[in-house]
Amino acid sequence: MALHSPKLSPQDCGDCPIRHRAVCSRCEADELARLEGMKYYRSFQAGQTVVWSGDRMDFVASVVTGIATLSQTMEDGRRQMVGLLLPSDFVGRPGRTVAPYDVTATTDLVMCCFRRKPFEDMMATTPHVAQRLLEMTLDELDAAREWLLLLGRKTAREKIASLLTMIARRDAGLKKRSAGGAISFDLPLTREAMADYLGLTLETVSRQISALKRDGLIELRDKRRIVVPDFDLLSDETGDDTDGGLVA
Amino acid sequence: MALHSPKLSPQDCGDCPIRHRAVCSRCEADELARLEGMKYYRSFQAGQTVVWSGDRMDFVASVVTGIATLSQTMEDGRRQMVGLLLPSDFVGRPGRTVAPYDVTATTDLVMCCFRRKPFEDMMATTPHVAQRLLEMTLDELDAAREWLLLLGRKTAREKIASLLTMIARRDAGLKKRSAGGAISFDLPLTREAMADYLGLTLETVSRQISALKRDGLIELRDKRRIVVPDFDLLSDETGDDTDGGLVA
DNA sequence: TTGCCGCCTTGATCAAGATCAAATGAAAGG
DNA sequence: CCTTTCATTTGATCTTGATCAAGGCGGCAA
Repeated sequence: MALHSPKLSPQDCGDCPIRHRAVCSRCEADELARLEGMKYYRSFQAGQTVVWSGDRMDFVASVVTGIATLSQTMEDGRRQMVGLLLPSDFVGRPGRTVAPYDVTATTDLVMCCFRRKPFEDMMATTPHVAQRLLEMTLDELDAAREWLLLLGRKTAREKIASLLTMIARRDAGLKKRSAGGAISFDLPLTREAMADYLGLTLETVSRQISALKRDGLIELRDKRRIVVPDFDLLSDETGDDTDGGLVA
Repeated sequence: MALHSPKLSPQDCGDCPIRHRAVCSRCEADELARLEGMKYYRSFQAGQTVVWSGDRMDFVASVVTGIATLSQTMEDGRRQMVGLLLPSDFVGRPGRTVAPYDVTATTDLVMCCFRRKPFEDMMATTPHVAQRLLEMTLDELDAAREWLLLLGRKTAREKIASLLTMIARRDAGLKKRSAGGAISFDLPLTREAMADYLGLTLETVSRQISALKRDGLIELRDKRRIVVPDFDLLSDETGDDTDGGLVA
């Protein structure tokens, strides 16, 4: 795999787009230098598999650009996505050498990989990487628990609305708004990937997106580009507490 | 709440039943002494709520004995359990003061609570608590992801079989076996709590348990006591890889 | 004893979403 | 321009689990 990984010119951590959010975000200059010595970049094309469940994995990594998914597959082919990896997210577990999930690039993807052994040594001897990793893991656990509620109790329509608002929210940070407060973004996932994430079939995903469009809650450009005229109206369809609940 | 918490006589960490598994398991004598200074015990009766979602929480805690659940509730009453806390499991997040979930005692429960501020200070200044907490959080994340597959893709029968094998497995460590390799254990959950865990209704839970009984995969004593004559046969119903998959 | 209450089981019916099956539309290649 | 391919949409029908509705079965207090 990764047959087409071009060797990237080594990038300086100082210029890294995820410098301030990734597992290395708390590192001092000397720690950063140490990380530079154990890192290498790999890139993948959209659709490529990064690692298969059960494979040996001799590295841990951060997503630099692009989007990857973690998923689990049952013998009969049923598949459930268990994580969506965005830039700065971390893959792999210190102390574990076998991948428990399939990792797949859903867009073109660049990862910053650290050789396992030196990384683990660093975790054991300096605190900043481990501290940041704990924080990130706790965030991921919260996200997974939010997803448990979605998978266990939400209707198909609520699931779609929740996914769209989640993607809109993360895009909102640094993205474009059309006139009038409307939000627009590209879906980085196929209907099938959305189905795998939401515990639905792709037909149901398609139907519910059509229904939201019919109801005027979203507009579609080009199948993948979504326009949300009124974000609050879409939020109301998620089933979540909307009452400005300040539950940090 | 906790009106009936008897003040327990302060217990020595050296005698603690979860000494070797909890968040304190890696601590040296001096660290343990420091923890002793910030800890206190609280106990709850079966059914009591430990904290409500949205409540301020000035402590973090370990479950010492008994079982608690983490759950989320939607405005219209739909409820999803997002965690099952067994002895040695940890509740609360360093740096967060507001509980994001309801925590409920499902059996009589004793918790070892640490005052937040001193605990956080200790995390920042000594490595062993943070290291162990990272490990435990990663384990919880794996468990949550396994549950995502269950909620998103498994049938009702597979869900029940998965829950029973999960409980059986954890009990197996230190428990009784009837003659002939049969395993037996008590369900620590009502049908309703099982439903909330599995994303089902209590009627479906009841029907599927009856079906497993009819099919000879389990026997019931007293509604709550389960006997599993052949563990492998029950495992086959979970939908998981059974092929002795050595995926640690 | 009796009646109540929690918890559980069972039955009848309903509906959300899955499944099976085509059709559409856009991009890619010859 | 034509064909192929792949993602998506839409329709018809089926199935699983939800919902609505009784009862059953201890345990416990009066």
